[in-house]
Amino acid sequence: MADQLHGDPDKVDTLEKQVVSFFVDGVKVLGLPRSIGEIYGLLFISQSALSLDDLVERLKISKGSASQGLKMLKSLGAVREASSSTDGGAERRTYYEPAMELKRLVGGFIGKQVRPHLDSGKSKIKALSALTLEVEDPERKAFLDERLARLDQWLRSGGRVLPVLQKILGQ
Amino acid sequence: MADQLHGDPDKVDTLEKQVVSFFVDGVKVLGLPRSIGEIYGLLFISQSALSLDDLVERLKISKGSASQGLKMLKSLGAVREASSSTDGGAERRTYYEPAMELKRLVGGFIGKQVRPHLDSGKSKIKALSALTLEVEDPERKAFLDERLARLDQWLRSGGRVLPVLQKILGQ
DNA sequence: TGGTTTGTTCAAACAAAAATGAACATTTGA
DNA sequence: TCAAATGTTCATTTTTGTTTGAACAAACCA
Repeated sequence: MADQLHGDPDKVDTLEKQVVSFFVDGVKVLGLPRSIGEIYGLLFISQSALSLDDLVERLKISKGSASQGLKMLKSLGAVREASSSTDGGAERRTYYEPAMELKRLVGGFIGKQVRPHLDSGKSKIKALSALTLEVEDPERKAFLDERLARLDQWLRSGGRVLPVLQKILGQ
Repeated sequence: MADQLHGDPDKVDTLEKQVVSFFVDGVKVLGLPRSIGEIYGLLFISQSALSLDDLVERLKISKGSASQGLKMLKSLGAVREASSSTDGGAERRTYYEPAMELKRLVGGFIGKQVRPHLDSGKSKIKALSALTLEVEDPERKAFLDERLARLDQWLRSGGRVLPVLQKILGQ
């Protein structure tokens, strides 16, 4: 299943390397580790699904990295197991292919990486608001309450923006 | 100018600490260094503008960190110099206060941290598209062109989403 | 001038995050 | 049952990114 048709499988050619590095930069912007970009990038320009060992060989990363990277990509919904319509053989290796619907990618990222932070932020602000009750100076208290209200506002705006994002990016 | 009215200026009290840590987490999500969050956070809950030395004292960070952090925050438009309406004295220290219009903050972040990456991404894709001209196997070439077209699509979507973001977050 | 205050720069030290790889499951089939 | 193949986990190492602090500039003024 692994790309025997297209030249030396150990060689990641120039174009492939550049695509991989494109994705490495891309995921870095999103705060994800380089290996995530490498794996997704290689899957993205591969015509056939790849196994964990393929990734290890062609990207020259460790099995551990590949395994963890795939785990995260799966949890983000960015990678799926290929429906192994293999020849008759007893194939127990699993092969992976990239999810490519932008909507899905964005949805996964928002759901796993963004929303949790927004939510924990909201509860932190709630906790902080409780603390201002003990502030003696009334002027200081008013100031703090005003600022915390603003923070709350910001998080609300953030919450409102996510669905719009998903909508627009779903084409 | 620095907060003499509100208790021991060296002591960052519990509430202040929590707000600072709130912002530290916040900027980490955006991929910015902790000191940025500390500085902005302290300015955010301070009733009066603060000088570089105030930040050094109260956050217990180095002068270098404070200077670099302020530099970045200024470049993002997240911090501005306070209009020093000081008493008569010869005051040559500059004081800083946080910019708090969400629109401005988001605009700065997008302009300095997001847009440049989108733009460099676009030119990288253009470069890659040139490379596929040399791919011999026509099936492979078609495949690559299709994928690159999709990447281009993604970046376009990204570009389209930014103005909408700014609009929504501008209240 | 030369001393003082304020702020910046950047090599080196340090800390945080990611990658490695060896040990450990788990499944299969001989 | 054992050996082989596949994949995961996690303590250690490596890499990357951030902070420090001392040296340097610039502005002010005595």
